[in-house]
Amino acid sequence: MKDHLGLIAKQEEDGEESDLALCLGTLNPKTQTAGKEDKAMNPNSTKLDHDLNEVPDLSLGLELKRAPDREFGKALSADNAGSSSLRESKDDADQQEANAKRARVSVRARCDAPTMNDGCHWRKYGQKISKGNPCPRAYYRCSIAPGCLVRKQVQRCAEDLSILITTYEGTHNHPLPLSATAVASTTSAAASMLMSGSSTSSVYNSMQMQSQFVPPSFSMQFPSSSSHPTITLDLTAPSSTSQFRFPHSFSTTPWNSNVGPLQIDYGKRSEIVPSLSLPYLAKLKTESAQILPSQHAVLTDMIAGAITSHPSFQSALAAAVTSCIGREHGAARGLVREGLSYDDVHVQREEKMMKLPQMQSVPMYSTILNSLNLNHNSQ
DNA sequence: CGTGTTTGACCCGCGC
DNA sequence: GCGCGGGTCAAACACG
Repeated sequence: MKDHLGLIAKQEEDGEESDLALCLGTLNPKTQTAGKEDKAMNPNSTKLDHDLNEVPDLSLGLELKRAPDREFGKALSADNAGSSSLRESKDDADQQEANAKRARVSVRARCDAPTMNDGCHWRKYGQKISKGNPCPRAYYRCSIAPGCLVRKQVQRCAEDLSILITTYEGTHNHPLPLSATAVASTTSAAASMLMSGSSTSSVYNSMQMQSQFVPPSFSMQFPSSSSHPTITLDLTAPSSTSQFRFPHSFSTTPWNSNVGPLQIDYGKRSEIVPSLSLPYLAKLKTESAQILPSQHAVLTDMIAGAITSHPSFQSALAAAVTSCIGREHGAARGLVREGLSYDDVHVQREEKMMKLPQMQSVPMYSTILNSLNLNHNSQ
């Protein structure tokens, strides 16, 4: 792990405090040792750091959790069908399960292979020719754990056969290989975002308020009649709806390339969040390693502005790919299985976060915290 | 022989 | 109520 940007933010919304953790970094399988060091320091984390060889090169992600900490445990219990004792009520759990079932996360990506390799193990259980698309739609369910309800649909785009549309539904109720945590945390958090819901008008207004982050051709779409709220992450080529250009010229390459829009589909309405998509953040991370310290402030102000101005983007960031945060989630689940209380788990989680020196060394980190007036947890 | 895929039948929700 | 289409089931089949 060469460089890493970590961010723990506290924010208050509608009188409710929540934590926001952002993590941008590079994970190289050959140089990645943090997990192994953790293992040496904390034997309890052994099962959580497996499959290090499958660590992707790029890690980018975010976790959003509600305070106080018992809510963290509650969220985990809802995420884990096997820990029913931690549920506050069966109705709540049923409701969350139903929500998780209905919310969908769709990923559009150029891919020659029949399916995207998302690190998970899938068993195909059906195939259909759907109306309006000559390409068959394949149905898969997660085969890692027998009781896992997560499913995905894979279908080629009718307009462009090189584009593969993968739709995920549900939340895994079992530990995942590290290579699978990125997509899993994305779908899980995005589903949570959908079920929490955000007003289209408020999103639009907040983007207008922060015009620095609004591209010239921001557009809204209301095309869907789907009964399933769906968030679509477009990882394909440059989009006509997204012509965002980085406002300063320290970057050596155009910042409007490969910026796919993030489309949030609430069924009857949808919105597009184009300015800071996953590939954009990945690019941002890559180029941040090349910029001068004096340029950090500009970059971090931009990130801070985006985070604070855009309620949906906060959640979308929460859905961003993260092996770092995903590992923390996995750690918590594993420790709970080993009989530790959620308070113990949270303490160990905080300790692990503080042991990541790279989380404290990047100048952008403190700058972002200052910009956001946020609480710095890793010191 | 165990595991995964294929494929026709079936179920169910939705719109008319 | 009926038809349509999406989604799932399960028996047959393929493969290592």
